[in-house]
Amino acid sequence: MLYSEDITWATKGVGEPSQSGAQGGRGEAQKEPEQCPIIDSQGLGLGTEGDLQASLHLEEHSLEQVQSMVVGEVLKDIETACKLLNIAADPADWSPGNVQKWILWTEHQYRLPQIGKSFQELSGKDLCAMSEEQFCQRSPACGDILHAHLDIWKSAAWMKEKAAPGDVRYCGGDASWADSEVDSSCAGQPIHLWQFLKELLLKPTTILILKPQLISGTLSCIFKIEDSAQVARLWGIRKNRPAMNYDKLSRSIRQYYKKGIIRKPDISQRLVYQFVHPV
DNA sequence: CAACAGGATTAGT
DNA sequence: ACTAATCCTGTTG
Repeated sequence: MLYSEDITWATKGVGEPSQSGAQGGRGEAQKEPEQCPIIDSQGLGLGTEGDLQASLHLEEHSLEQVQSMVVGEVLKDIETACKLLNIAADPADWSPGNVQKWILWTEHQYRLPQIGKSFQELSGKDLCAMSEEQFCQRSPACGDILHAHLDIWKSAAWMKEKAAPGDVRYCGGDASWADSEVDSSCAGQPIHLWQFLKELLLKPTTILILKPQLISGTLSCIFKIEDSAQVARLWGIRKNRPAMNYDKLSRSIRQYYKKGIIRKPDISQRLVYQFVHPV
C-alpha cells in the first residue's frame, strides 16, 4: 500500500535534511546496492527475450532492495523523532499537544512554510481521520505534504503492530549494552565525542536525557547529563581511556563551543548543553 | 564542592 | 592537521 508515495516522499525528504553536525554518520552503514549504470539497460542486454527478462528481474530485485532499505530508514527516522519528541509512534495515540509537536517537528525537518496554529486542539485520532482536502483547508501551503507524512507514520505504526504484537523491547538496565559495545557506528574511524553523546541520547537510558524545547518556533536539541560520572565512564570505555572523568570530558565538550557543534543553552544550567544543529 | 571557562601541552591518528 | 587527553588556574553557584 502507498509504496510509490512513500518512495517519492522519501527520496525528496529523507536524504536532504541530514546536515546534522559535521558529517552525520548515518548513511555509511548500508551501502547502496550496486548501482548498475547505463550498460545494463542498453549496452549489453536487449538481445534475446531471455536477457530482457533477466534484466527485468534484476531490476525488480534491486528495486525491492532499495524499497526495503528506504522503509528501514523511514522507520529509523520515525523512531528517532519519537524519542526526541517523547511521543508515541502511533499517531492515533497522540494528544493535541503531541500533534502540535509533531507538526512543528515535521515543519522544521523538511523546511516547510510556517503553519501556525491551524491544527490546534486536534488529537491524533482527529488528525488521522482527516482527508488530504481537510489538511489543505487548514494549511493551503503544505497540507498535502503534512498529510503524506502522517500517512507514512500511520502505515509505519500499522506495519509495526502487524510485525510485532507483543513487542517486549529492551527493558534491561542501562549499562547492559554499553559494556558490550557492538555499536552500529563502527566505521573503524575514531568516534567523536559529539557522536557518542548523540548515540547516548537516542538510547533507552537515563544517563543523558533530551529536553526538546520549542524556542522561537523551532525545536532545540537541549540535553541534560543526569549522571556525569557514568557518562565519563562510558566514554572512557569507548575510547579505552580508563582515566577519563567528567572534568576531562567536559573540557572536550567545551572545545566544541567555537566549532559550533555544541553550546550552552541561553539559560545556562549545570550539566545542560545544547547541540547547535537540531538532530 | 562540583561545574564551568579556557590556556597550554602532550598523545594518538 | 585535527581531535581529544591531560593538566592547570581561576571563577561561579
